[in-house]
Amino acid sequence: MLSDRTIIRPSRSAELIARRFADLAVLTEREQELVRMAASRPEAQTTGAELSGPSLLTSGWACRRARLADGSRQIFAFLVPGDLFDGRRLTGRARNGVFALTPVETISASPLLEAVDDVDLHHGLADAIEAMRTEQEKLLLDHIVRLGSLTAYERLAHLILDLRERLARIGLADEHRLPMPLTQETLADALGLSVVHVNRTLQQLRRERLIELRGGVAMLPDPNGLADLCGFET
Amino acid sequence: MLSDRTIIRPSRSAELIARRFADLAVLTEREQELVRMAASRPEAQTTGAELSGPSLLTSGWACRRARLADGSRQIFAFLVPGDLFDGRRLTGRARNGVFALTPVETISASPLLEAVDDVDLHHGLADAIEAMRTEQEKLLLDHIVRLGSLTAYERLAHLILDLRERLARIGLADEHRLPMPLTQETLADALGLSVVHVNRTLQQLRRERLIELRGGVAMLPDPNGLADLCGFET
DNA sequence: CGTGATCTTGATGCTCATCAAGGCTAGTGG
DNA sequence: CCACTAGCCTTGATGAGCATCAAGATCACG
Repeated sequence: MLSDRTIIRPSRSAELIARRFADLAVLTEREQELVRMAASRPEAQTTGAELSGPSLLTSGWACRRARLADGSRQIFAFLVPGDLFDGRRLTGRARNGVFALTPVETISASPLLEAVDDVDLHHGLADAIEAMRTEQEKLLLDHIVRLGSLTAYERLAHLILDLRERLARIGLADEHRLPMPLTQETLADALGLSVVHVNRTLQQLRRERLIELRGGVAMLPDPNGLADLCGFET
Repeated sequence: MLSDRTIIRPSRSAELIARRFADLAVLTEREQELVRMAASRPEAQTTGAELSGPSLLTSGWACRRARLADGSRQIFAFLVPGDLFDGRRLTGRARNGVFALTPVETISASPLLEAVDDVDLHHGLADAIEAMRTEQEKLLLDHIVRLGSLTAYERLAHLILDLRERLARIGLADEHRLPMPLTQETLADALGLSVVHVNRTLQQLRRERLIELRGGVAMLPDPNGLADLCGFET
């Protein structure tokens, strides 16, 4: 008999992915079946792996990032379970890619993408994938707002609320609590700040009882206060 | 007899748009015909107009931007002739939209977008539109790099080279020369800087003979120097 | 010829980067 | 079991980059 792990893990992925798709569009029975099939056998990768895709992340965190000529790194977006990515088509230059920030599991999205434009029956699937792309563009715009218009203090608050919202939709966060596996260096690379300044800014947020960090989990005692201070809109 | 203006303007738009599509994908005769038809009668709008779309810009400049709660403005991207936009579907919040920075002319993109998914024959058109979307995502990523990883000096150089490249592809710029109708305030809103600092930084670029601005035209005596200073890759 | 938009300049100080060093924790090998 | 190492977090000192405020200059246009 197979171990619990082999049986339960894949089905959890499948459930998460199914919920994600249901959240984005109305799927037919047949489409739901396709999604579950695709999600049944995730592939594991370790922290630091370069992910290729097109795939769906089913567990762990990753990011889209560029490495710049001077050796620095700019993170464009964080990827959490349920997110679609394509490390190859990652637009433009060579030095861009998708990077695993924790151990991750992925499934190939090819079957789903092909189902969309081969047959013309899978409107729900097509809608869901279109909705994912639209949402990822919105996330890029939000990130531009953070970098272009917010202070360090506001950037951190805004990013954390952004992540909380996305994680809550797939059942991995609630109003006051979210996983936070990102190092301060990673936050710095995303937010266009130095590590030192991220550290000090986080301390300020803690002092003001807006966020607590312990063991890879962030607690938000006052999410509305956080949202007000950075102009975050749900 | 109709005036020169009525006859020539539309055909110029059509030609520019046709060139733009040809640059992005290989089109059949029939597809080229569709594009020319769509581009034959542009609609004019004045500076400051809110553009709805889905449309193609055929002349003038526009931008995608958000208005923030505190009254400030963040520009996400500049749109130049040949660019596709959709002011309605502009992802997320209400306060986002497409804004005409100069007098503009647009054509509706609906006929082309519908041709793509109604019939399944127009692979070239579908490819071209997909390529436009991919390119616009690349432009957003480049903008994130500017805001997150570059100094004011580098941001300006990088943005100008970015615009030059895009304008050159549609025949509106060459290596040493591009139209530059943007005010310093507009540049500031795009680059996350104050107007005052944009002004001083432009002066520095002028002092170092990297850029000259006169009458809405930018001259770049040393494009390679500019590219080196900001890590711009063609 | 006046009026509003745009560009320019100077003065001042806050935000944030940088440099340098020390501490904490978890994992590793002797 | 303990020294050792490698990440990661933290702290202090210093200064650069850029914002802000205020005012004047220039330009475009009716």
